[in-house]
Amino acid sequence: MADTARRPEPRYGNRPTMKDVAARAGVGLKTVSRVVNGEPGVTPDTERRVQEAIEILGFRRNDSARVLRKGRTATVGLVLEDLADPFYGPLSRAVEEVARAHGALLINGSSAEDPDREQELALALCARRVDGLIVIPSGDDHRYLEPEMRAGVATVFVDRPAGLIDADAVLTDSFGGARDGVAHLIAHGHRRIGFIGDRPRIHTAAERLRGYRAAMEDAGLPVRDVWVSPGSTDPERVRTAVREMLAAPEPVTALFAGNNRVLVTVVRALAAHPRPVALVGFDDIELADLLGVTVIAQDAAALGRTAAERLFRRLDGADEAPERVVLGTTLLARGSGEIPPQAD
Amino acid sequence: MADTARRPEPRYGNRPTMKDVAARAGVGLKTVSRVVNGEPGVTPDTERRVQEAIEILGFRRNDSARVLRKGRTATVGLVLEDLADPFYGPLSRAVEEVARAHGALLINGSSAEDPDREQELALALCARRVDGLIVIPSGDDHRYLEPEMRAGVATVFVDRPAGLIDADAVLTDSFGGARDGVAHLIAHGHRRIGFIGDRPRIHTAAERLRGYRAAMEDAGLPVRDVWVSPGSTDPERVRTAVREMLAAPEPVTALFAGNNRVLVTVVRALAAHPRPVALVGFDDIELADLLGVTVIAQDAAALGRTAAERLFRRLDGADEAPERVVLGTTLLARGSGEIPPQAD
DNA sequence: TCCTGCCATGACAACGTTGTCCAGGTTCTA
DNA sequence: TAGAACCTGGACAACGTTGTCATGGCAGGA
Repeated sequence: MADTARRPEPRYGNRPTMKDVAARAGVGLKTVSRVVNGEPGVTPDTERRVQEAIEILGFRRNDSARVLRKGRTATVGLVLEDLADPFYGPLSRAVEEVARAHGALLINGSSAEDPDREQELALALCARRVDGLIVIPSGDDHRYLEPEMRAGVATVFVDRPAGLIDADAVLTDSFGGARDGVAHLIAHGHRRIGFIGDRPRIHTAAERLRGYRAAMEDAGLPVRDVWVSPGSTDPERVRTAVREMLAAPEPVTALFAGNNRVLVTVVRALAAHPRPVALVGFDDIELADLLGVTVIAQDAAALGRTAAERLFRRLDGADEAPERVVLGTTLLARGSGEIPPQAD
Repeated sequence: MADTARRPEPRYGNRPTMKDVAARAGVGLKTVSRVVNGEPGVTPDTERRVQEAIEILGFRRNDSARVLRKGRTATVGLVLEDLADPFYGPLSRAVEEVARAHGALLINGSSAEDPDREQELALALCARRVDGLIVIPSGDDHRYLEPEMRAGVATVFVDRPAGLIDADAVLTDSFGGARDGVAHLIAHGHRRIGFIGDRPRIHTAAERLRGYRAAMEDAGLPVRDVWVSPGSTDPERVRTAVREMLAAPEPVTALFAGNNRVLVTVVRALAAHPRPVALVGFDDIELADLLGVTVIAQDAAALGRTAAERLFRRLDGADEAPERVVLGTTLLARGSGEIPPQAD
């Protein structure tokens, strides 16, 4: 009894350490380390004794300490906007799967679209010494990451490019997607088309607006001010925009919704509207098929996967120049985008 | 020049350490620590010198080392099933917000409904020495967590209770919700009601099935075998179940869908069916309002928030007995649940 | 029998931080 | 002016692990 009682209490809550295991098994510290890590050079008999001690004490290696010693954390960080947004779930999940395949853990945090919070979060992750960082930017100045990147934190931006620094980015072709969607409406006879998007400060939102304008211009169509409404995704704001466009002197006969959140509100607003109005949205949403909503779909999982793969390629030593990868979109015609123009 | 060149290269990629900062500022190591942590006992002048050195070198405290020293990681882990499932996004986000309010980071991982992977993930998080763990169980035996919990890892289970161990759990009233939903259909005149749920191995799925049976029994209604179909959420499986129930000798006039994934498939299947069939689903889904789908809604965010708050209360030292918290559900009548029984 | 060489094992330092404690200097008081 | 009290700053150990290197034992060959 004295044998075990004499030993000082283990620390860290009350977890046993390798030292405790070593004492219990009557071997050296390093031997325990070897067993735990499956390194060669341990007799089967010794190994058994160590395993027994581990079992009895309920030892689990402290990866914090390991990380400190090894210099690599096998952890990557993902800074996104809002995990509750259905767009980011699959993206995050895809990143996680790639990380898992590389034996890494994923820490993700939401910036809530606040640039300050994005920075705070990204730097907190750097302080944890994540090996790499995937960022969906909220802000438009990422110079704060330069010291970190120089210090070796691999960084890939997703969905939107980095601001004021040169870095990898994996994007969806927002411009092309929006242009295709609007061209689709034009091909179905529409001449007066409204655009309701997110705040133009956001890169994707600006690109989609640009795509809308390009399609209209390509078709030689004018764009009235009242037809274009960038702004927040607040439902009230969006409903107002829809109402105004439909009540304008030259009312729109079709709408293009700039992202998933705008889209659901527009779908609801149009459902309450007496006259059929054509609609194409950017981003697919669940059950859109049943509602017959035509969309420009982007592949959130592919976005995440591509970014993560690029990140791990860098972590594995690839030393390529920063690159911008652009993924295409798919038009899913389901009815709402094929409604012909209807007079009042 | 010799002054700086003589010094050995910093480690960890090439990040400066407090030692480097101290040397540069011409102060002691501990003084840098004091400045970085805002501890008192440093002259404004010394502080300025240190700050400058930090700025110039681009120093950022290594939280890995800090954690090792302090014993607390200010990190909590969340093991869930699949982040791509729209149910878990808001839940995870809610946990994150609570963690943030307590100055902690969140690491979350998906078990993909695989009990082995759940265990692997949970233990990996423990090896990182998370302070606390929130688990949405996939498996039904959590004894593997006992050593960890004894060692001081606060643990709260969400959505489903822990198996074979006594632990905190925050649950939705699946039984009551399902019973209410089925009772709602009965109140609208239905006598032959089908139940399509997830695998009964899953606690919530079993509870909902039990709720269905209870409602039927309360109303003195028989339940035919063909009306009850627990199983995977695979769309093909669900479609088959719907088809069989509608084609049975005593065909159902109403359906109860056991969760969000089953529900979307049932909605699609019924949309293609000629005769109107009443439907109530467990879990709300986006745009269900427009489709007129009546549901028993649970509050995923509240689930996550409640669990996280409980976790942090434990981390702050609360030493209460493990408790089970059950959150209620809300019936949202939107039309599909109020369709009267229709003969063929 | 003795030497060579290999192999299992362990002692020790280091990773970057923080807590403890002590030293030296300044200021205030008697 | 001496002593006490206080305050700034630094030396040192410790957190739990892994990499390096030394040691001692044993088998095999001469």
